[in-house]
Amino acid sequence: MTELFKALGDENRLRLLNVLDHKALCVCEIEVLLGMSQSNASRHLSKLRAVGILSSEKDAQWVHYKISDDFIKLNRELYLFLKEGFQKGESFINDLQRLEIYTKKGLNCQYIANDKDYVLREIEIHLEKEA
Amino acid sequence: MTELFKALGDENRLRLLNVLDHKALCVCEIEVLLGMSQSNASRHLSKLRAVGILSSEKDAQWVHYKISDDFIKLNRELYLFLKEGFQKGESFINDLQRLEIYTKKGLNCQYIANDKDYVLREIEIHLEKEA
DNA sequence: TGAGTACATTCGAATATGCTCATATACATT
DNA sequence: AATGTATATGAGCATATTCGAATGTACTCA
Repeated sequence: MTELFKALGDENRLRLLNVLDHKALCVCEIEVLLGMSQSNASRHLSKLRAVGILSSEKDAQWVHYKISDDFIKLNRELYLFLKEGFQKGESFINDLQRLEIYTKKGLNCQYIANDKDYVLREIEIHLEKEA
Repeated sequence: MTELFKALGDENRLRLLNVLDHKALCVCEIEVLLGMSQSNASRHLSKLRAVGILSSEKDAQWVHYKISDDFIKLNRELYLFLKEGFQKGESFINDLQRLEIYTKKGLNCQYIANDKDYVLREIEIHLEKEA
């Protein structure tokens, strides 16, 4: 249990979980959506996987991460607590907003591979319009 | 939420919570029951109080710590998860065993003040008999 | 086969954490 | 008032954590 809490005691990892709870994502998508460096995103995802919170699946050169089914089954209350907490944090809400724009515009790994900055701009433009 | 998880991501602090979930205790009792140094026990209790998990009450020269009612009310799922986890960990079970002996023998802060080693021996003797 | 891409890992620096020993504070008792 | 006791806190050390930069690895595609 200690290891689980240690893994959860980090703002960046909680942000990862928040978005992954809505959609399985690969590292490059996390990078863009949360504004994290590639190595940092990878590191945090690894840690969450190591303690069993995430599972991953390889698809060509991409690795898709998602919240592990076992984790949800075995830690129901904790999972519910997390979901509740995500609804209250400002940064969590902002991250989900970016994810929603990303999804609605039909963006994906291919777009990021082609032109990462284009994807970033698309999201920012949409956010500015809403403000 | 991050701060809460950080506070929970430590074996010693989880052990504190486990025993405090059964009985409010003062620092010297924690010291004896969990075999921690005084300063270390005090520090961990402080940290748990700082994030709102524990509350404390002064009674003469003693300070009694207990799990905060607000914490339980506001973090129901997390609290349930903790209780569930406590039942599975070996060290948690051992700690509760010591607490049970301590309580059943009618020991308290006064006994510890008079002769801390006597209290420790009382507990150890009882444990050996059971083994 | 060689270049490019996505992800993982290593290294080093900065910071944070946990612990012990020693000391301070606050209250009790004589 | 003086002494003793329970708890809190400060200093210092060892270890752990986090991060960016650089490098390694596994895969794809021309």
